[in-house]
Amino acid sequence: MVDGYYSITELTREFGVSTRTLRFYEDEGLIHPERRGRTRLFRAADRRLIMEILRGRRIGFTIAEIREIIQVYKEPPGEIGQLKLLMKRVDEKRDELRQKRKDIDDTLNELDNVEEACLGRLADIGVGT
Amino acid sequence: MVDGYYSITELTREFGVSTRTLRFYEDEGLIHPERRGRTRLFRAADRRLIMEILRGRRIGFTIAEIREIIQVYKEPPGEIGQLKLLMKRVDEKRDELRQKRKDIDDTLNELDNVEEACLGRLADIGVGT
DNA sequence: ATTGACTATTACGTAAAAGTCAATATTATA
DNA sequence: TATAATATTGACTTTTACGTAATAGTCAAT
Repeated sequence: MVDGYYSITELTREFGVSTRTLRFYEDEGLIHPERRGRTRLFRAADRRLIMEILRGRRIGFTIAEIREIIQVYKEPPGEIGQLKLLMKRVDEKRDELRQKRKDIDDTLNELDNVEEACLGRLADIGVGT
Repeated sequence: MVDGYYSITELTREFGVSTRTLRFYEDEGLIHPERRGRTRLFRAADRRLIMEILRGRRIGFTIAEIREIIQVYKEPPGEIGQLKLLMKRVDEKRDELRQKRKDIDDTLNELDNVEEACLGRLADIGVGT
């Protein structure tokens, strides 16, 4: 990091993504790094935004959904109908995420079983592991 | 449900997926419904498996990963190396799922903020909503 | 006899999210 | 100043997980 700016490669290394990915996010209007000539320069704010984008990606949000969330943060709707619609969508998202969390918990329990089964077999086959 | 068998359409209705999806899962070797002539007949066990597949799908597992998990349940590896490898993969999956759960929790909190902001604006604009 | 609901197979199409590659700058540093 | 490292754009390709015809067989009810 130099002069308060991150280079694209710095960020790709930090987050384990490719440059193509960050450029893709820029093309999609998710981020707007500054430029010096043609070179992209990322501020700390850009970096934080990227972290949020990747978090959204991890939990299965589409680019469109992520863009929408960012949009809401930038300028929340001013019209009542829009606001109510947004709140409805937020509620739906919440339900979806709660279901997902339950799915994850269930799967974590299953993984525990798998592991125990493995340990059992290991104990049977090769005595000392 | 007739004779202990579910038809494909019954299941698509129950789970909100298309017949194409269930046939695709069969092509991919995830399920193996019986046949009467060419028609697929699903047992309760097939139905439960489909539920697990869809759960895996909801939390972002790929078909390959789901197939692998099913495989482990059907016949867990008998060789020590394989077992250890499996346990390592299980550990990794667990970490991934824990991260995902944290991501979800964080996002749920954010959604709370969004909703509050909406309520605030609604209170400002249209007094009684 | 026909209509409607359901089923099948084969095959091409598609959207999302990048990956890959080529050709070309720019920059750093030895 | 050479030369390696890093950057850019643009175009084409890939993978995943189905969607969407097109075509046709089965069966019950009208």
